[in-house]
Amino acid sequence: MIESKLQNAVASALNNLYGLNIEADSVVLQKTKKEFSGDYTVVVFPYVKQARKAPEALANELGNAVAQNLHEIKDFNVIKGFLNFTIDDSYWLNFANIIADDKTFGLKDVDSNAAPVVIEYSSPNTNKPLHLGHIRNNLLGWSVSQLLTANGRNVKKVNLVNDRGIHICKSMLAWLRYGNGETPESSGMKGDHLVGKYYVEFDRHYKEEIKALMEKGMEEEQAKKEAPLMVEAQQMLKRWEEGDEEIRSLWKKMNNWVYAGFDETYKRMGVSFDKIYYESNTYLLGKELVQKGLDMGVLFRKEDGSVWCDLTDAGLDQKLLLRKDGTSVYMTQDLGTALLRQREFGADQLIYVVGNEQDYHFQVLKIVLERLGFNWAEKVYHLSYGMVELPNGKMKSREGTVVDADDLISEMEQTAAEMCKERGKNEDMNQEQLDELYHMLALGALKYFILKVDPTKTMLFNPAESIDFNGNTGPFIQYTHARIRSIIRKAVGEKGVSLEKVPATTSINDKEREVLKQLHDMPGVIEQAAAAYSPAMIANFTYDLAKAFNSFYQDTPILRENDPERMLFLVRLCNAVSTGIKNLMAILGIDVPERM
RNA sequence: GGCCCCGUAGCUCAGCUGGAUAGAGCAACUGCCUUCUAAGCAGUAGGUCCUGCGUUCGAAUCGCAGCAGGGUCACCA
Repeated sequence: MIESKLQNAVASALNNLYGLNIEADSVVLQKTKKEFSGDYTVVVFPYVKQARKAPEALANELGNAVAQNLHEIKDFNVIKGFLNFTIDDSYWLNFANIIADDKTFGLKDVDSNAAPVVIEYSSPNTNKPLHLGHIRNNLLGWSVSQLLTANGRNVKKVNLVNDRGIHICKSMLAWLRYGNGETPESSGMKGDHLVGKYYVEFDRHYKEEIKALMEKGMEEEQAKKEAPLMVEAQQMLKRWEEGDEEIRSLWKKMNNWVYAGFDETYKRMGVSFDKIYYESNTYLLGKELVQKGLDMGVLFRKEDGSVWCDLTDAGLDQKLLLRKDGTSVYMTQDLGTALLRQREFGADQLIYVVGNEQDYHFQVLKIVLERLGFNWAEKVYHLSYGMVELPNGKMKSREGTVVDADDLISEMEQTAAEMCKERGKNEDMNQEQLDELYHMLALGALKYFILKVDPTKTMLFNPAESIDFNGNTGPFIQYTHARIRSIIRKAVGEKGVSLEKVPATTSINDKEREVLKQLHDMPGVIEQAAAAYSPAMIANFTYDLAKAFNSFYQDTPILRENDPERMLFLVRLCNAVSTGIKNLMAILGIDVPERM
């Protein structure tokens, strides 16, 4: 590609002219700002001191030398210390020919024998349905998987279902007490929502008990511990770990309700996994590890029987790994699943897509794994993403301020349907096709809205304002794709344009060049986005591509072009853009329509 | 209180390893559909880049201090 050629040429010219020893990679090349003429800019200030030259003179000499060595350079100009190179149109045209019918442009091949990168995401608890926070997690996990795959890495997606623990016992207990045998069938409720209902129910009664105890004069702390419901839930967890059959069978029944519900939601979101782990199968391995740690002397047991890891020497606290009653905690099972996963996959990297509220947890996890003697601990990478906030703050499931995933998707589908009906462009489609389109646009809007924000940052979602379909949005890009496909259908069908035929040279104008330049950047952007684990970079780039195309489309008649060779070039340019958009949107997990 | 993250237009967000006059979208206001899909295009208006000091030829970007917001420090997950 031209960038590295330019860097090399600049570095060697600096050496020839002034004897400077500059690494080609260190030459900073930036895109020329649009108010100046040129394509790539080299800032010469960093070299003036060593070269003992005035910036402008240096830039001119450098420009001359580089232009002589690189035939791709048509021209250059100097403004202050800025050296702007203009690339010859023959380069862009040649590039257009290369990509015109390349279906996988920008994507790298995957070596399926390579050690995989195992990415865990979703990781739901089975006591309540998925909400907006989970949506961000799922969309990020899926998209980063696609992004790494696009970059040639062998990706395995895994889900760790947190199917055991005190939380599910709470739902179980509440269902036993207040459920009257209610089932998804009897109530017509989605399984995960039904179990979630009893989790809320538990909390309500639990709070009443606390209140009652406090009225009798008990301290809040103590009341929380001694409330009968809580005591019973803990007993239930103990019985579960002891394998009590009655408890286990209830647990299985309710979890299966939840799984059926989750599967439906995953399907609607368009995410899937190569392997699903259940903590009920892995926590015992975690307990073994704790025993190993005790034997090794890196963990210690307190008088009450609880097991801890002392991390004060690493500037952290002491961390509990086993309760005094012997039951395991979050960290225990995470140790076990990490080991299991490493054994099964021989992973090159272990990525965990988990919210930044757990930064501390993963810091500890890595250190404990190291101390247990696992040298692969360094392969653990916590892909830490920011919370989704509502206008009045954080979502709290117990306070009922959550945005439910299923509800949100349904609302989006309704909005999409309204938008389509308003425009009345799809009246010849049948209901099945329409529903498919509504779903595609609804998810396009939702996914783009969430993924375009830098994953590390907290983002705001306002339920009162529905997600936009205009401007910097998924549907805008989907629309751009649909318009392009429409042109191509007509070009091939009515005008008999062949996409395979190699076009002769033609001239290109500014708008066309902008589109080509944008496409030219695509492989580099995918690389950068993968390195940063940032679908947001893909989203913003795709938007720029669509915008550049629309600007070109607006004032370039394509199907009415008289010169057949030029029409062929324009159609092939369209084709390349549609492929680019399709591939980029696929990285975001967004489908693009042929019509809308 | 300790540690971590964050503060850019009325609102939601871009701005990569420091580089030219800080960009988009939404909202507001102007134009453009007998021409390939107007979910579009072109334009106007809107900024002490939280504040201060420092590093340098040059700082929204790096460092320090302060202010504001959030997270976390559970025998919850």
